[in-house]
Amino acid sequence: MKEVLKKKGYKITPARMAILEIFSKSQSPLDAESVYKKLKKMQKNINEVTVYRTLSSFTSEGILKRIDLRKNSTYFELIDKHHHHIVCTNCDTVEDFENGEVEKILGKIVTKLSKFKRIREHSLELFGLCVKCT
Amino acid sequence: MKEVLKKKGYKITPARMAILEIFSKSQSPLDAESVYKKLKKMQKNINEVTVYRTLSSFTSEGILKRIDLRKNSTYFELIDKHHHHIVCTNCDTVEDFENGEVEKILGKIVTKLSKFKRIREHSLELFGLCVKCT
DNA sequence: TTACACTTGCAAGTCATTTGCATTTAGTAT
DNA sequence: ATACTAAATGCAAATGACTTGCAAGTGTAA
Repeated sequence: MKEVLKKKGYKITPARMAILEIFSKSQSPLDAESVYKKLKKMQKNINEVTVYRTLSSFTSEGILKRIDLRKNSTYFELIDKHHHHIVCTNCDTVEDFENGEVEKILGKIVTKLSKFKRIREHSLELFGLCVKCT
Repeated sequence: MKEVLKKKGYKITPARMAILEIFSKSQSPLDAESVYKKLKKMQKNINEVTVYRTLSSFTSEGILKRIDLRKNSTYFELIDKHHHHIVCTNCDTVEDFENGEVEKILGKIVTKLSKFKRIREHSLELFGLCVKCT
């Protein structure tokens, strides 16, 4: 884990290690507030501002990516989690799915349908009703 | 256009007509502020709060959909525009694309890979560098 | 171990969006 | 047409996610 930070030229601080650890253990995307709460539970005394700053720099350095779940805060996830989300618009349950075909097609789109040379990132979120809420 | 509003049980007001008109003429997603500015240019004296409320109710009634372009405000678009966006992370240019395969695959995903019965909506946005910014 | 740039915490600020409440207005019944 | 009523609007103020300035603390390379 330290490797990751060093490679990016970051200093290894308790805050960064803890936040990285939280994300690597989490199955679902997290927003700043929930990261902050988890830090508290871990007895880490880290300011909420630091959480915001860390999420921001991790995102611009390609460690995390933003996930839009249509809530009022921004969610993040480790960038190497290759899956997408299905969100229940009633109970907010988030289910993951992975599908290689989606990625293939996005590749095609870039080269054939768009003038863009390369896609760095994409976001794909589905919204519907989960089994319980149907 | 009035039909749309009546069907949803809305009262037909100048504000709603104007906002619907703005969206149907716009090629790109709009946020509250840009809708408000367009209203001003059209000499319509409509409060910004009304814009927010209209965008919100149109969205929950399925007239508009939210688009996350990773800016600091929320963008919206008519729900019947069946395309996705490629956003240049450098100059903020938004290019549209349409691709039936994406929709097909999403259909498969819902039935095969997920416990969700039906997807109501999805969001797919790509981020990269446009030709000029490459 | 020392110096210095990078990090953090605190307080205050910013800005998109929401809310309470009084007023106005569209749609319906009279 | 007219009156009625629920819905829609405007205004001012509040909310809440997120950012910033600055002083103090801390990794890290030499």
